[in-house]
Amino acid sequence: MITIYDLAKQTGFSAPTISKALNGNGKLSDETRQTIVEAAKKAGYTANMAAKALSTKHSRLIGVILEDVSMQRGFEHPLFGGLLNKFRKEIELAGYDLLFLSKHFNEGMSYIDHCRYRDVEGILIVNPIDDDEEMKTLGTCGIPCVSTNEFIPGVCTVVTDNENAGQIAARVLYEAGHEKIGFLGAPFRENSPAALERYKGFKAELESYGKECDEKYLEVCSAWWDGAGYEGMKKLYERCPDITAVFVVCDALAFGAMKYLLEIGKSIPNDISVIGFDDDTTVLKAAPTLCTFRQDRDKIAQLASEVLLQGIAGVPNPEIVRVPAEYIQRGSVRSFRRIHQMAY
Amino acid sequence: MITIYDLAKQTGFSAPTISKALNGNGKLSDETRQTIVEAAKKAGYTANMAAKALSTKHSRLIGVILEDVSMQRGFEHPLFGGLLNKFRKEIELAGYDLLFLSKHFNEGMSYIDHCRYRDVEGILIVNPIDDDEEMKTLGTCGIPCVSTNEFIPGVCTVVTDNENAGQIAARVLYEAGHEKIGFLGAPFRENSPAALERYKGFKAELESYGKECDEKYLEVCSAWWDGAGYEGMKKLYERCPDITAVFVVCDALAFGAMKYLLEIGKSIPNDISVIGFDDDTTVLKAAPTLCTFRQDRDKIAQLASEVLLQGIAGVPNPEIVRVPAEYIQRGSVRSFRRIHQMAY
DNA sequence: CTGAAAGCGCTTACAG
DNA sequence: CTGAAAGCGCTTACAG
Repeated sequence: MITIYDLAKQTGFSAPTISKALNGNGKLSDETRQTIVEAAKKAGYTANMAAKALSTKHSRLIGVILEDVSMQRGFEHPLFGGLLNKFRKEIELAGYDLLFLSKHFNEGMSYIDHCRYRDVEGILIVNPIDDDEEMKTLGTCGIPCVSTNEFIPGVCTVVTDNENAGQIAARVLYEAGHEKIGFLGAPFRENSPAALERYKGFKAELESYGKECDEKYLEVCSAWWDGAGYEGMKKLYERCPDITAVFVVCDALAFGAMKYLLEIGKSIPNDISVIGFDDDTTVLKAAPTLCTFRQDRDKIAQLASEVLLQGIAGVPNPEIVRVPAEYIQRGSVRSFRRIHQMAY
Repeated sequence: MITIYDLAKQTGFSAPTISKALNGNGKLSDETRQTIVEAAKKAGYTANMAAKALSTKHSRLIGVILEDVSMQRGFEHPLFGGLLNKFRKEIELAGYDLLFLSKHFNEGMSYIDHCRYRDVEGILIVNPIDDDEEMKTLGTCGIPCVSTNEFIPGVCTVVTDNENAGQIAARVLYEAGHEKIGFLGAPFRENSPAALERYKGFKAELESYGKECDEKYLEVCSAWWDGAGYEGMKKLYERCPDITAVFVVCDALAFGAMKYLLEIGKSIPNDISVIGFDDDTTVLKAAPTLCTFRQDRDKIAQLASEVLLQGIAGVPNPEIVRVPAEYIQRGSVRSFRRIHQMAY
């Protein structure tokens, strides 16, 4: 391993001068800077991050909290996997590396201890465990944070505009002529409100058309996977056999719901129209006609990285950043009107 | 931040003694060790990894190379995502963190420079870019490596026993009474031989039954995704309409292949039997009856972490470790015999 | 514009 | 069994 002192000997300058030249700070003549930079290149010099981190207190490490209890898919989660791919690219450009925070590290540290241990400079909270007490402390732990799903006090959240998506779903179905529309949700939570927000927007939109939104058309499934969608749809349909459409908060649930509907002999969309959410590749091949919403994972990742980098630089963060979801029109919605092709 | 010196003052011992007590090395009386450990706990002390790394030359960081050009799914790759979930858990227990190696880091470092920069202690090569020249140098770069797919000179590979899986596929189809069996492959490569090895085993097994394995029943698709499977199946079937079964090297390809077969009016398995590979969740919902092979991602990850940790500890690694794949019997294979339920 | 000194927080021989 | 000294590779004031 070649160090700054080797370079000092070779060039005749002192170690601090080498440091300044290589980091581009301090005042140096262009000439000495050049000679030093060239010498470093020729010698194949690579700085030692541990030494850098120790003296500057900057590790250039971003901690990531990714637990995914709700879907149990880890890196393979339909939203989070892709989000992480992009986020990683963004921060690497800025010279940061990702570091997964874990509660199981070294036989059980807290996330924050893990951060201190590694001098983590910022935290990306992709998806924490439900009701994790430690989350509440993150906003005041002194390390800049950004969240891409959960609401955490004092932490900026970059997240899909779920209410707007809910509105669009309601509008699509309403304008297609549906009168009785079901809503298949997932557990409503205050901090992780994707399902709740989608319902709020959906309900508000229907009400804006002067329709009362009867609670009996709402069924909250017990989880986010397809088995729960099957059960939820069964309950909803047995209670409200008059529905002609249903908006489901995620594609995995929608897949289960469709499975039930198909099993009882219903045709989609002729008997019942379905709109899902996520544009989940796991479901797409099986249900290629399912209308859905695509969350803009690249955009969320990019904005999250910007917010976090700003936070590290000391710039105050906004409280929340919303990213629109895109409605993907395919074939699972029947229109009772034949007026025109709608564009959303 | 509280340091070892704070602890020294509080307890009356010297810094080196604190260090020994906390790390459990050196000789110390149980009494002083206890007082120190308790004081550390009470003070909420967390060691500083940068300082540790600088003085010990051990960063406790494992570099990961994950590019996934072939499937373009990044973290969402059917094999690699799950493998990484498990690998991460294993090495965290040993006090290591994952660090993704990148060629785009800091405006373009090599993997090895990235490693030196972070003092990475070991490298997990999950899936590199095809024909990456740097791969050839990894085996002799001085950093212990383990690969979970690609063959790299001087590096231990922990990988599915593809030949054996190919044999099983051939046996299943042969014993079911199939005579003309197609093989749908993906690009055959020397270093990343999953497709090639599956073919070798498949061919050897058929030959062991005294059947000649005509090359015309082999079709190599252009890539690993479903569009390529569609095209490949089309070519294969138009050339060999006499086949009654086909073994496909991955589920995504199998999905494309089945799409073609269905389109031309064939029934699966009545007209043509299909076996895939990967037990890919992305395909499973769409093709729930597809017989396939499940690679043991947890086992591969666990063995890879063991090999790597051993390598870091200076224990020489084996050249290759094979992990059996499990044949998943479902409904896409027709049997012309009605003898008995086979168990594999 | 350049360098000598001190420090970041920890560990490793080496004395005692 | 415990501690004084030196060092890991880098950077930050501070002189000159």
